[in-house]
Amino acid sequence: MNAQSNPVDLGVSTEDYLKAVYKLESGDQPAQTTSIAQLLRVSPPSVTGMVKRLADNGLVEHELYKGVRLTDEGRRIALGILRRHRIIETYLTEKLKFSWDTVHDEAERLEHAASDLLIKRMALALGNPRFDPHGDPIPTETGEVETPLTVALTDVPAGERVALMVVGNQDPARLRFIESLGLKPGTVFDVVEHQPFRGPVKIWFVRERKDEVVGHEIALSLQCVVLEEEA
Amino acid sequence: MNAQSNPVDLGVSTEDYLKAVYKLESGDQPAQTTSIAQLLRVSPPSVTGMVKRLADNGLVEHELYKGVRLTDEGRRIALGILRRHRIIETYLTEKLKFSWDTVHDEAERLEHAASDLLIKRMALALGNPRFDPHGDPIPTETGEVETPLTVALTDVPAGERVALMVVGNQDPARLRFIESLGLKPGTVFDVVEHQPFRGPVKIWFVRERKDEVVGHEIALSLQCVVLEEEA
DNA sequence: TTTTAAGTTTAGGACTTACTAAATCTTTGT
DNA sequence: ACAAAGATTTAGTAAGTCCTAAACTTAAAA
Repeated sequence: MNAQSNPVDLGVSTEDYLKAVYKLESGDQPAQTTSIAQLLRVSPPSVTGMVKRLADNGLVEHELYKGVRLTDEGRRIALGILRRHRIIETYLTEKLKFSWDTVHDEAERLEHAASDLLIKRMALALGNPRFDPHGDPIPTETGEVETPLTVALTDVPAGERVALMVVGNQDPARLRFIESLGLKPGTVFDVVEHQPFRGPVKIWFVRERKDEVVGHEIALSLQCVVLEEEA
Repeated sequence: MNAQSNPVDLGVSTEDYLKAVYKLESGDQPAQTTSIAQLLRVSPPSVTGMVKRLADNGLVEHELYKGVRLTDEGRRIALGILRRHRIIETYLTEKLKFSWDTVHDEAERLEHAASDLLIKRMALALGNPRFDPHGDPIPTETGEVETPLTVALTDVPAGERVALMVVGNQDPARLRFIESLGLKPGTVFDVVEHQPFRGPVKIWFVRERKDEVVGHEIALSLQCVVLEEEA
């Protein structure tokens, strides 16, 4: 009789808040109410109110005026939802030909309605994938998250050869733009040069043998692995 | 800017009420509040309240103390939801190996979250099926419903050969039982005998060459087509 | 240190959906 | 025709989720 099993137990909003807190609390920094409000497109007072309810239910801890962090229980649930979300995204892309940029919204709604059984079946049909189409890791059923050692493109030194792993952005317009640049998870390219003052990054596509420039803001959201150089 | 397109417009409950009214209003009989209450497992006063809201939105007409019927708009939406539901049921059974008796609950939740695009893709992947796994017709995108000329098993005269078309029951336990009898949409059998006083029906499986008895209540929910006899 | 800006919470409401108890309408048996 | 039984609606509440306006905290600037 544990809470996480079926998504109907907690309302849709509850689940969205937990997901938001999970995304925002990094390391030892708790999630701030304003950030949660922005992420969920809701007013700050609404967040305070909801967080109080979550805290009453033992899903988060709230230190007034400081921030919110997940309890173990809360984290378990958040990871469960993330797993649903990413499996659904993968399924829709692989099996139903959804485009890279439209899956997110669909998954956002389905993740609250799909049963554990459905998720299991989808995962099975996909061969239990470990990464979703954006390159993000899919948490396991037991709540483990693979953390590939990636660096933001902005932090890759010039001269390195990298593979794009994760595109940390859900906005369809941006995703389409990024794709139009020739970038998607798996793409391999060399970092040619960083312009100063938050300027663009020059890159060289190894495969296509052409170059391109990427604005600082976009580059920030592109997580890459630096490839070993050949001896 | 029409209401039916995406399910997010109206709340989940709203959609459930419309579906309930659709199922209950038969021909010229409006749906009664008590029946709606039973179907949705909700108290009669809740129905009155909700129906008032639906009426304000022009989705149903309510004659006090008499009953509820759908407006054209309401019926359009109800048919849309029914379509979603049945396509989802079919998809889950065909593509994800859901058993006949568990699809209903899953579809009940997903029908409110799936976008039109997703439904279209599922339908396409299935080859635009016209009937769901229970044998019920799937409304078209334009809201047409195929009505196969079926008769309840209780009304088939002894001696006729029939094919089971629709199992008009969602209860998993009953569905499993019905299946255990060897009955599912498509099964062909002869009606041997009706016992009087709401007694069981004796049938003969043409294919398996064995007989079976079916209780009156179950038989009531089995819709069949009488097969033409060979000349 | 005092002031101020930014971030956060409290107060007071609104809307949806549900409930119980009580009032009212309809139908039906006598 | 009338009274009881059954169905339905009204009244009064509650929980969840959201809002705006006002009050309060914290941290940074002067």
